[in-house]
Amino acid sequence: MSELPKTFDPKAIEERWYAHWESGGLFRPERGDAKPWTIVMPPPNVTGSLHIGHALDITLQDVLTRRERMLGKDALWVVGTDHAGIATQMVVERTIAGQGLKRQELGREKFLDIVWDWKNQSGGTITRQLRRLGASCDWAHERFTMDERYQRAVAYVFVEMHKRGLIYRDKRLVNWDPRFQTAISDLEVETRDVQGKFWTLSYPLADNSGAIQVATTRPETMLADMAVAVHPEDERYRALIGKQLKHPITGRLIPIIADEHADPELGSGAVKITPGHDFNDYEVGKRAGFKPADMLNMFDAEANVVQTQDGLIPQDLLGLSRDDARKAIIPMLESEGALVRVEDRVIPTPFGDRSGAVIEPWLTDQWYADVAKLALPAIQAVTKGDIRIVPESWAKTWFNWLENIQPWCVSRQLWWGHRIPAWYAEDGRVFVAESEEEARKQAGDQPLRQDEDVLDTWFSSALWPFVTLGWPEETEELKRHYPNDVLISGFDILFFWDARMAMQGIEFMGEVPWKTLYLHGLVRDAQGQKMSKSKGNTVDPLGLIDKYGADAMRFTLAAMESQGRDIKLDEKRVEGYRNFATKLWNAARVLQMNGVGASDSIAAPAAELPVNRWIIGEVLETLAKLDRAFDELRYDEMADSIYHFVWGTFCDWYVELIKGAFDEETKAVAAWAFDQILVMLHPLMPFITEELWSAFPRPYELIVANWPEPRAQVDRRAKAEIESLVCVIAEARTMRAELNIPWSATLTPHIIGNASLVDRLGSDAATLARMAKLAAPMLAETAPPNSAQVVVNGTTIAFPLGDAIDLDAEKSRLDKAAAAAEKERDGLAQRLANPNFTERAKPEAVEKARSDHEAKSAEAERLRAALERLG
RNA sequence: GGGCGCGUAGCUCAGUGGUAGAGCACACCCUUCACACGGGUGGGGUCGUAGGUUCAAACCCUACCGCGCCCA
Repeated sequence: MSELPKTFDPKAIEERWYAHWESGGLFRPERGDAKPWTIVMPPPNVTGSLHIGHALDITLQDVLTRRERMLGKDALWVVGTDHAGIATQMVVERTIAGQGLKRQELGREKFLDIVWDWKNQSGGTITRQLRRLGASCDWAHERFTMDERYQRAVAYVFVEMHKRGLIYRDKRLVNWDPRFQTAISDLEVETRDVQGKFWTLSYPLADNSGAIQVATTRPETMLADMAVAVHPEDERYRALIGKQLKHPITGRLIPIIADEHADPELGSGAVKITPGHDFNDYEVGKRAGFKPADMLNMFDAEANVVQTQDGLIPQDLLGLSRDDARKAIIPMLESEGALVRVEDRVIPTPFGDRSGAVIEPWLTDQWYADVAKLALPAIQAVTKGDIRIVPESWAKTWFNWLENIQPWCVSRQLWWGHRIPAWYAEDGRVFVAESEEEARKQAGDQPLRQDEDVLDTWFSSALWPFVTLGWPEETEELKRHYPNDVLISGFDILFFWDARMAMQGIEFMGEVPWKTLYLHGLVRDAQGQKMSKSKGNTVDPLGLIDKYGADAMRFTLAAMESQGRDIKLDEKRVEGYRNFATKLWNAARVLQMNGVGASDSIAAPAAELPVNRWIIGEVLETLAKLDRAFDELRYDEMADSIYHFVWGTFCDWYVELIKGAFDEETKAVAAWAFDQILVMLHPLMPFITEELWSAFPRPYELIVANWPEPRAQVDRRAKAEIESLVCVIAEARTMRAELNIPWSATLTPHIIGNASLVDRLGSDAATLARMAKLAAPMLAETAPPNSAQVVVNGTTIAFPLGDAIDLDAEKSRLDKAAAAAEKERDGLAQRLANPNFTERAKPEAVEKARSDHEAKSAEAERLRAALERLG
């Protein structure tokens, strides 16, 4: 065993250990008979790179997975990447644009070849980065959402849903992204407030008997106006309902209709209706009897003006963008005298979440999933407790969204993705089938053309928990690992992914995909700002790993992960936990230097010495806290309990107490306790713990070691004894610091009237000398003159200082301590004097108050007496 | 407009109805043979405001103020 270097250098060990674990198959050892435990990783975008949100997500999953593996289970953490339709196609399009190429010029096949090349080249970036975090996932079976088998499963699901009436084709308004030129789902639309204007226009009655004022935030869409709506109860307009208006620009004759959508309070109370370009107007139009196919459309796929069916749009407006059309229309309105007024107004405006383009509601044929039918079982799964949502507060959001769910537009006008398995005959009939052959069988002998579109990426990722296990084949993996045990995801994909997984899982597997859904927050910067590239406040997890090590970063994220809160990441915390790793490292060194080796037992060794019996008990208590934290998924408590045990108990006290007395028993206990630390800390800090584990000769790696089973009990007496020793040392140190007594001066504790304490402390004389610079304690009847005095558990201990004493300082010190004790004593006395308390409070509370009162009274009394003696 | 969450020490956050804790920061002391990425000691909070329930409220209830997020 070579001596450990003085400072822990994460870089030197991380890569080595990761490679060792992976090549040794240790992330998923053969454990066919063991109880299965399963989690699937949210597949990152194949062309993505690691950001701090991944780091959190992955850490939380790895922590659980590593512990379950140590518990002896067949722990499977499924890993893979997502083809990420829009994101990937965008990246590749941008790249080939650099070479002056356009996908339309290349054609579908060539373009897809390029995307696959790109995927094969750059798809490894994110998976390499996951490895740097220490993610112990099942790389041997890495998946991709466009694997051939996965594609078959997706096609099967689509066809099956179509058969079950859960998927249909429909012409209606969709959210059209004019930049990517594809439909997107409601979830991909982000509404932001934009400073805009509110225009009031005047539309003349066709019979020239007057005009009606209408208000709009988008005047350019007037080119496709089909009506003006007023509220049926609005007295001002009642007489006009049914009359025709002459559109000021197109001259189109449009009716005045009654519809409750018109808000009498807003503007003039009359609104223009453009069913082809506004979701509300679409509904109004349908109520007014317009068929979707007849609704006027004035935009092409890029949202430039095109001629409406009736051919009434003036020639010079054709081809203009939405903005330019608006600019051109305003002077036209002015010259017609149709522009009444313009006011500033904040307008909620829809944007594509990826493109940033203003979304245009557009009438198109798309495929829809009737998710309302699937939502009900997903709601019930949570109500019945088949899925436990953590933190629970998210359940309400879950219900609310699922209860109000809208049809999901699943088709995308992209090339990269799962192509929709639908074929069209020339007569317009559509055949949905898993393959062209199958479609041909249905269609008979006629030419077929496959649907050009692909599916929403989330349609395929919704199948992740079972398709990755081999579904639709009934594999052994699937049987063992579905449902998964837990899913961990950010709340930002609760609807996009989690809810859809639940719906699809229940529909196709007949069972929920996971028993627990854990949702974590976002990682923000130290000021609480959302991180974004444009703000330049992103924290690069790889940079943090380079600087502080993966263990420190993981520990930080876990320690800061408290349920229901976002994480404000402060680099100082990472630094602090790097220091913690170094502290642990050095604890190993001191043990090593004193001949402590690897422990040879899983159970706690037999021990006689109080200090050893005490530390065994402390390990047990820490383990209990840790196990509870794991059960409750309280990552902050996991980190907290192990941190305080390692630093505050093991290093600060146990190691200090046993220094200089490394007998065989102590060596055995120290070795055991340190082993327990390594095991308990391993899920959070896998690298350093594995390295230290190996620093002592072992037959197997820590990653596959057993989670602690101490088979021992806390020894109350040993605990009390060590705690009083600790208390004496702490009191003596405080007294030294407050009285400015130099460390060079050895003090002799005079124990007043407590022979058994003298005995006990006598056996710890060496410890007292080392830790508090005290001589052997002696029994005394009263405190010698010029003594500093402390009270420990009701016993006064005096330290004669002779001329060195600063009487005033000592008096004020004692007075302060006495006052504090008296204050507590009096508070308790007051409570005990209240019959309402003694009669109505819980007996334990009363009992505790009594004993606390007694202790505080005694302490105050002793301190006052000590003060008396000083004169 | 509806929903969710947050407001506790200078900062970031824990906190079970029984009289407030941690880390960092700060101050003082210590280069004591594991560790200065360290050791020791200390100061610092009327728990957002106002009511209510209770013997007892940071914790439960109500209202208000401030902040954040989601949905419409």
